[in-house]
Amino acid sequence: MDKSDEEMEEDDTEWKKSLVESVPLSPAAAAGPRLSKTPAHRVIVHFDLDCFYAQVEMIRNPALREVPLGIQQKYIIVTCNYVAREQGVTKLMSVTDAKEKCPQLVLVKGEDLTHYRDMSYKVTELLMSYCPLVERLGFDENFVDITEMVERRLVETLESKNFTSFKGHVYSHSSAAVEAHDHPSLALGSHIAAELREAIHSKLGLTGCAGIATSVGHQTAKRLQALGLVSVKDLQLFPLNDLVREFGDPSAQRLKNLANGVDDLPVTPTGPPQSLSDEDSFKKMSSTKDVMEKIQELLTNLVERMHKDGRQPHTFRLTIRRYSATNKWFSRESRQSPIPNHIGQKITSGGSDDAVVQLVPLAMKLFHKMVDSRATFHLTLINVCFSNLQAKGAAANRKGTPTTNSTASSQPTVGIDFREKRVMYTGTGADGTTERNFKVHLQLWDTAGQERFRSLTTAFFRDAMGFLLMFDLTNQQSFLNVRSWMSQLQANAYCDSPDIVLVGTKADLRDMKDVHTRQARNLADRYGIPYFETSAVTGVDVDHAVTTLLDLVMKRMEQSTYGGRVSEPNGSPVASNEVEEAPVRRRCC
DNA sequence: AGGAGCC
DNA sequence: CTGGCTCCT
Ligand SMILES: Nc1ncnc2c1ncn2[C@H]1C[C@H](O)[C@@H](COP(=O)(O)OP(=O)(O)OP(=O)(O)O)O1
Repeated sequence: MDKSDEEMEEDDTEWKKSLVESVPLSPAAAAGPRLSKTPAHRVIVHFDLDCFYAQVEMIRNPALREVPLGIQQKYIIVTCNYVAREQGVTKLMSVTDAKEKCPQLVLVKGEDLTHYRDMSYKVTELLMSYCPLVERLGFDENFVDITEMVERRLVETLESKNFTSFKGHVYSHSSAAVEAHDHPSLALGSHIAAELREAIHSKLGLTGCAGIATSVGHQTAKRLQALGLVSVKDLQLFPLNDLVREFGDPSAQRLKNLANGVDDLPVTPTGPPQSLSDEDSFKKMSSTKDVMEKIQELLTNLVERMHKDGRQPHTFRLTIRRYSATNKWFSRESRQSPIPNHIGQKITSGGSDDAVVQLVPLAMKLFHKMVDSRATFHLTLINVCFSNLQAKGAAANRKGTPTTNSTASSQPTVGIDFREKRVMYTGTGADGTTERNFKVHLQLWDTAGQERFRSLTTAFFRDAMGFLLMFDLTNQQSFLNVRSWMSQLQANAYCDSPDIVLVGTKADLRDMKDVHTRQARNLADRYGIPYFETSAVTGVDVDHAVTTLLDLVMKRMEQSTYGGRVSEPNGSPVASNEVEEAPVRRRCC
């Protein structure tokens, strides 16, 4: 927004409302963990970094701080620093316009996003080290569900009775003043938000703004921004009801969405990316030779990035944009194909040059499916993309480990009594040539409506042979977040999916395309794992799912020498005896 | 495979 | 617009 706000950055005003120190908080508010079940009590922070690419370049070269700086991609200024903005340069302005407005504008090329992407993930990871529920939006925005941090601190502040204020600026369009004692969670959240923002500043040298609300995600935040309610580097407080009042959409349908959906849209932890791509645009490319060279160049980069990521891509996609006089030149065409395993493995395990050599012909095959190279053609963009990325040590695809020719068999289908917390099971497997017995502990762990794994040791995850995730979505009050559980499983268990998903969901939720149900389906679909959906989770359903899991685990043990988890979260292989503690990022402040 | 959305 | 990413159809 306007710059006067921005320059007041360190002026983090304490809005001491006329509150007495001992204003009693309602017992309900102090109840703690129970709060997280009620959407209205969630506290969500939104971080947006200032002129992100420009900031990164100014860190790389501090001299740029003093001059008007524009980040150039081809013929546009994609963003610029505030010195440049004062001179009238805007985001996504053409280079010619910008130079006209500001002849002294210093341009830095920003077509290679590597530095921005790296810094972007540093921010997300820093936030995750405080709180695991972080959702990314683009490279420069993060949503963090800090409900748990707030609850914990609510208890502490209650004990020390020093809770009196909001931090930052309070926005409300309602005539009633927003009082801290009416919104204790939000007020506390505003302090936490300020701390996180300070952490980003002190540890990474980046400035940005933080907004906070009980409601959700980007829709609302965007609307806030559009209406000018958010200014850069402001901290805002906002009661949900006011949001609903303010943003009541003229469209009745949208309004209904607001009433029904916005309230409990979960913050969905983003986790590692679903795809990696690299692209380049140009005025004109019209020879097969040029195309091949460009593809090779792009693939060299992409394969290197993929290698660092550690996961193995199983799908390759080539996208082109053709020139067309009719302003339809926006649309792209693409072809994709599976990546043969022997190529995919080279990417992960070091033979990167070799991988590129083999991927180029594959890419060219796809290219010829789209372009008849005997005729003339005119391309303006080429994109290469890896998707369907799989971690090697994953529980769901551990079949990859060396297989023995064991003849051992198992009969896992013993009666399972689910009133028991623990069930012992004995089956037979093989280790190399030697048969031996295994004991399988089946640990049933009830989330009890919580949103995070609690009180489970890292050894539990590390040693587990398989996971069954069960969700009961028939209770509309809870907002269990499938993706959230997934990402916690990934972080703790070093695997990229559970083995089976069981979901109980009501018919009307299914019809409403309930977000949670949809997430569960997508999850199972993405990882190609068994998925059971029932109208209500009964003992029979659970029994069936667990039996399937046990069968799977036993098969897995017959097939391979099991040496514990074999990969870190980022997928790079490590010896099993090196696996120690789970990464610190699961610690919540 | 394409479209639409977000930054 | 550029150079990414996401999810839905
Ligand atoms: N079409 C696009 N729209 C918006 N941003 C884009 C686009 N293409 C690339 N970007 C990049 C450039 C930006 O640095 C980055 C983040 O965008 P955004 O948050 O809108 O602005 P910004 O962080 O550059 O400035 P500020 O938030 O200070 O106004 O995304």
